[in-house]
Amino acid sequence: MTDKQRHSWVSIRDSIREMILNSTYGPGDKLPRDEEFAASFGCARSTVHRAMRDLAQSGLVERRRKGGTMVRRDPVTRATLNIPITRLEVEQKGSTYGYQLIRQSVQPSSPAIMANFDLPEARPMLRVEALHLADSRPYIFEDRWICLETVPEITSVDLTRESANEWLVRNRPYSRCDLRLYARPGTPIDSEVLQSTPGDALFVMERTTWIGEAPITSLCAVAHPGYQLFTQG
Amino acid sequence: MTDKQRHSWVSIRDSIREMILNSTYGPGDKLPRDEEFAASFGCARSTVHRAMRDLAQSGLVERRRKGGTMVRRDPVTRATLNIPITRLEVEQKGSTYGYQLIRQSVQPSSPAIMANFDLPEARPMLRVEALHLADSRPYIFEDRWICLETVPEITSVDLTRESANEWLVRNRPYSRCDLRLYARPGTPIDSEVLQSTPGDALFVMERTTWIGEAPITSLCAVAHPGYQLFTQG
DNA sequence: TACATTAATATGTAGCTACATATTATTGTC
DNA sequence: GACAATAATATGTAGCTACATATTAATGTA
Repeated sequence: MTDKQRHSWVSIRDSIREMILNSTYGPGDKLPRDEEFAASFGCARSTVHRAMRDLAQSGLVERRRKGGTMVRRDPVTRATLNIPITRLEVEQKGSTYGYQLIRQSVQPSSPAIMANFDLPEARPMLRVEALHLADSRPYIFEDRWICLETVPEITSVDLTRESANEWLVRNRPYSRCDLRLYARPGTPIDSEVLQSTPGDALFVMERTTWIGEAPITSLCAVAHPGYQLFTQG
Repeated sequence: MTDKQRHSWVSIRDSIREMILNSTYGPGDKLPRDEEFAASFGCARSTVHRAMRDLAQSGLVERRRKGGTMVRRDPVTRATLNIPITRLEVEQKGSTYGYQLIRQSVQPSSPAIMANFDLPEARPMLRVEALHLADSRPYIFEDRWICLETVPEITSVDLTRESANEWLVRNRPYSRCDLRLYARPGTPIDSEVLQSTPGDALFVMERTTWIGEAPITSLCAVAHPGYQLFTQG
């Protein structure tokens, strides 16, 4: 360690977090300017900035140019959810992956999909219903709508051979993602598609993604009974 | 825009992502060194570094000192899940929040909890069973274990008045979080606690957190029928 | 040839100057 | 007092030098 002790952005982040957690700064409070923190920690403004960016990303504070930094009023537990490509998930379980395109058609977005995307008017979309299988048994059924204005090239993809899920993860990055997760009893249609019993507890994941302001896809994925979504981070 | 056109780390990130998505670089491929990218983009290495950090964070590439940058073999859809403090979630729905401590006791971690934390031996933990209510109706039942070696101060908290959930979000940051989400039919015990019908489809969220290597808490939260976890980002 | 030691390397970071920009505060005008 | 215009401000970023460090490659030794 040199005479000039160099500050760690990590230790500065942790010090600021500690001041928030011990209520030196409470919810809604303005924090000192980066410059002021730099002076009091004896480091560079960019080091404070690096620490603050991390705190903002983890949901503890919010930042605004000129407006300054504020402790968030609504602290949350933030976790990163990694949603795997279904084929890789199945293969990682040691099972054999199968895929069936049930039907696809171009149609205007339904009211539910318009609501998910917050669209004032219907847009032309490709609706894809497909079944993912593990060892020839139904694994996940997905009902997906893809916006043709944002992803016109999806019409050239052979979705009998490759799932839209996989194509989109590989080809269409998103910048925003809404998630709705819940349990519901299986309907007769669910039971037919998933070969389960009506009334079974089914895990449902609805996901809507955008790139910038442009809607990409909105899907409802219904998993077979017993499915668990597991993520580490 | 000045004569010296300044590069945006965002546009560099997007260019690199495009090269990955169009298979210029495939899964497992090594990317050029930051220095090389800087030369070819005509910008600074730190600008490339900033772009790469974002790509790493979003799960597209992985970085190693000396080892370089590699396209990940297992691309994922990554979403940030914001798990709210239950009281705020209830209040945001316009309902009145209620909280009941059912029981708490100090006991050695159970085998299931040891497995969640990957512990070779039992640790002394505080087990807390509690019920969150909305408008006097059961909302979420949580069975939580808190590691007393990591969070000894939890024994001084009056958990009849404040949920462990809320205390921990406010006082005990975590650096790692494992999640397991699933649906299952309600057991007779679930039904009694949640005042639901046995067999109802229940959404279950298991969450285990660490600070560094130290285990913090592991809980199983069982939501009332119809509950939906919604997150935007 | 196997293993230990040392050197090299590519990313990670601290700090600095200078500029960019979204926001907020102040001033001017009616 | 309300609104528009302008100025000020606090964060965000580009690029640079220098140093730190985890890893990989090369060299030395038995």
